[in-house]
Amino acid sequence: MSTSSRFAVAVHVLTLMAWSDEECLKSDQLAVSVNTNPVVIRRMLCELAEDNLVISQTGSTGGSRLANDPDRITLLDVYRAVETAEVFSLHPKRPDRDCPVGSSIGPVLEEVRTEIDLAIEHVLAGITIRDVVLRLKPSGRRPEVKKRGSRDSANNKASAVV
Amino acid sequence: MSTSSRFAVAVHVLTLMAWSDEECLKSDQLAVSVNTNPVVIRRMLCELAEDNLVISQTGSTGGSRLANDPDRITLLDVYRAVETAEVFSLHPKRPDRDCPVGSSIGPVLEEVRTEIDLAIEHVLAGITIRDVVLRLKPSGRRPEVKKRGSRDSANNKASAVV
DNA sequence: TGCTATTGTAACTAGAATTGTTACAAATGA
DNA sequence: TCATTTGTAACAATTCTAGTTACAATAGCA
Repeated sequence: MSTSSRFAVAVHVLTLMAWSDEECLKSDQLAVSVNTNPVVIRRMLCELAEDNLVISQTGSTGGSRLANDPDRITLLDVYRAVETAEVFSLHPKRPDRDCPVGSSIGPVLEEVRTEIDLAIEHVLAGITIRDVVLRLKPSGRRPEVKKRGSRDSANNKASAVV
Repeated sequence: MSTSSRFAVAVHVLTLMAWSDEECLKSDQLAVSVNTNPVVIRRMLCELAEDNLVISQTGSTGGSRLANDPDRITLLDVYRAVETAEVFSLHPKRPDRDCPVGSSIGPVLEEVRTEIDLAIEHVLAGITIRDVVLRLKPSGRRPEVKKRGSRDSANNKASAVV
């Protein structure tokens, strides 16, 4: 994958959608939970939409929702939708072609990378968004999705009561 | 791992040592094969030395060599010696603690990360530096380790003839 | 028909990480 | 003593990530 948090944020967002009772969640609501900027969320939602994991709608009553049942979305789907970097990189500059090791280490490293990729994919394919929801620790608090700026007891017609 | 090429370079360097007949290889020779700067190599060799994978010596006849047989050094050893980044990162800013999902998604993601780590480690533990050497395509050329600036037919008393 | 809220997206900034480079003290053997 | 090499600090160049602002397009609603 990479050192970025794109995968983690995507899982977070999809888990929120699976967990919430609301039909659509606004990028603003998702951003509050993730603790980031709504544009960062919207950028990610566009990538998830391209892979048909979420459906977004513009307009005053718009927002985003899962495109499938949570138990039909695996973390491998998420991984493929948002992760661009390889598990590890080869050296940016080509090794010395006149060195027997330098000239043929590349394909060997790529074989290793493929083996790692397969192992990762096997793990991720076995975990669904539904699984993630079930693994969440039950909270003693009344579940809700806050709107930016709203507090617990404030008027909160956007809260998602499960 | 990360998006860096540290792991790939480390494997390259250790493979060169295992493959070469020379007692010690200079950072300069290694740098030529990797196609990078000798200081980059030396920095990496220091990390490998800390984990007892290589032994380096200063001085005019110095250089670095493997600390063990190539079949006793696994890619997992290399991975642990040079790789610092996690497989994937959580979001840099803590999620909203007042959101049931935000407050408990972290440990779930860490569980996933642990599962991935175990899968990667299983793959890497099964591959030794010796295996990497054996996977190299046999070169029709006479094996050598070039010195910086030297060409094939030039005087090359530093070449490693296997 | 306008009004309002929301998405999609471009453009830019700030900060961090990676790699490359120069420089030099310390070590080692000849 | 001298040449060579490592170890290491300091810094530059480049790239990547995340954050931010801005705004056109969209869609529901009074």
